[in-house]
Amino acid sequence: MMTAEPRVPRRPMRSHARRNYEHLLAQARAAFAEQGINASLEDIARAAGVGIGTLYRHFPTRQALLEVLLHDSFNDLETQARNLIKADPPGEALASWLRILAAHAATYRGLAEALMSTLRDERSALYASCQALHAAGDQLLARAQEAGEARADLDSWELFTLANAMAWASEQRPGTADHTDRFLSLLYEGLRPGMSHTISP
Amino acid sequence: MMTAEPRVPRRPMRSHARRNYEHLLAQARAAFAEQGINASLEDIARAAGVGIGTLYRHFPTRQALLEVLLHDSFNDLETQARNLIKADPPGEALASWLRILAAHAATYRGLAEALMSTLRDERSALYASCQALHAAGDQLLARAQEAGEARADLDSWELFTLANAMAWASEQRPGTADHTDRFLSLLYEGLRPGMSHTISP
DNA sequence: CGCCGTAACGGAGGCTGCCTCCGGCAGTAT
DNA sequence: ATACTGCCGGAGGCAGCCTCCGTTACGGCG
Repeated sequence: MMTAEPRVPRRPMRSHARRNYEHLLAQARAAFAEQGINASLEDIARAAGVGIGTLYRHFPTRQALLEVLLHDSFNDLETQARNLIKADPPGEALASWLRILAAHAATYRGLAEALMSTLRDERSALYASCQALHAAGDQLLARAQEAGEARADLDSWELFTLANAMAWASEQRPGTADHTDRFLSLLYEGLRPGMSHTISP
Repeated sequence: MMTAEPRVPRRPMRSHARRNYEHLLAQARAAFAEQGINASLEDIARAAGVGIGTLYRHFPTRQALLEVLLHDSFNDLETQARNLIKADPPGEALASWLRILAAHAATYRGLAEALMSTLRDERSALYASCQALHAAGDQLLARAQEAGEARADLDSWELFTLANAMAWASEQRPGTADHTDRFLSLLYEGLRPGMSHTISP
C-alpha cells in the first residue's frame, strides 16, 4: 500500500480525509473494472459519496489515480522481472515475461492503450513505472537473443508494444473468456503450422 | 402515402446541397487523417463552412460518415479478396490478405478499434462491410489450412482481430514510419528465430 | 417571369464529462 | 474563545455530442 506513516505523524491525514481517499480508490477500482479506464470521474466521486473537488485534490489527474490503483501490481511486476532475468532457459523467461506483461495490461479495458500513450509523455504520472517495465523487457530480450532463442532483429519497444497489442486484442470480444494467452501463443509461435514446440505424432 | 412520388423517387440533390456534402467529406477526410477518427465533428462542419445541423443531416452518425469515406476502399478490398481466393500458394494469399487488411485499418488513427467495435453491433453503419471482410478472411484461411500452410487451430475472428491489432500497434508510435508490415511479419513468423523463410548464410 | 412548396440550412440549447476555483466548515492549537 | 489551516463540495466554464425547429432560398411550374 502506501508508505508507512512516520512514528509521530506530524500531520496525519485527518481520519475523514483518509476514509474518503480509500472510498475513492475502491469505487475507482470497481468502475474501471466494469466500464474500463475511461469511466466517468464524476460518477466515481458520487459513488464514493464525495464531491468532485475532493477526487481531484487526491488525484489531480486520471493517470495519478490509475497509478495508485496499479501501484501494487507494478511492484509485483518488477519482482517477477528480476526473478526471470535469472531463469532458464532465457527463451522461456522471455515468454513468461510477455505473458505477465500482457495479463497486466488486460486488467482494465483501455489500460493497454493508456500504458502505451504513457511511454510517449515523460511527464505522465505513470511514466516511470512504464519505463521500468520496458527496461526489464529489454534485458530479458537481450538475454534470449544471445541464447539464440529469440529473433535477433526485434527490439524491446516492439516487444512491449506487441504484448500490449495482445491485451488490446483480447479486449475486443467482451463477455467471453480472456483470450490473452491464446493471442500470445499465436504471436509467439507464428501463424504457420508446425514451426513450434508442437510435436506431431 | 402522402404525396405519391413520381416514377423517379430520388430527385437529384440540389446543387448547393451536393457541394456541401462534398466539402464535408473532404474536410472529414483531412481531419481524420490528421487527428484520427475521433476528430471533433463540429470542427469538421466549421471547416466545411457549414452548420453542425447540416453535417448531421447528411451523416446521422460518425460511423455513417466513416462509411462513405471508406466506401471505395471497401470495394477495393472486396475485389482483392476475390482475386486472392484463386491465388497460389494459399499461404501466400492469406499473408497478402492480412497485409491488405492491416494496411486498411491503419488508414486513420483509431480505425482499427472502430472496425472491431462495429463487428459487435449489427445495427452499425459499417457492419455489413466489416462482416464481408471478415467472411473473406474466413475463406482464405480455410484454404490455407487445407493446404497445410496455416495453423489448423486459428479461426477467422482471431485472424481479423490480429490484423487489426497490428494496425493498432503501429499507431502507437506516431511520427515515425509506418510499422504495420513489420509487425505483421513478426506475427506471421513468430518471435523465435530461424523458423521462417529466413536463410542463414 | 414571378410564385410558392419544400429541400436544405444553421445554430441555439440540452446533455455529459472534464477540470478549476473558492467560499465555508471543522479539527486543533493557543 | 479565537484564530489557524486542512479539507470539503459543488458551482461554473469549457468542449463535444446530438436534436429540434424556425428560416432561407432553389428551382419547377403556371
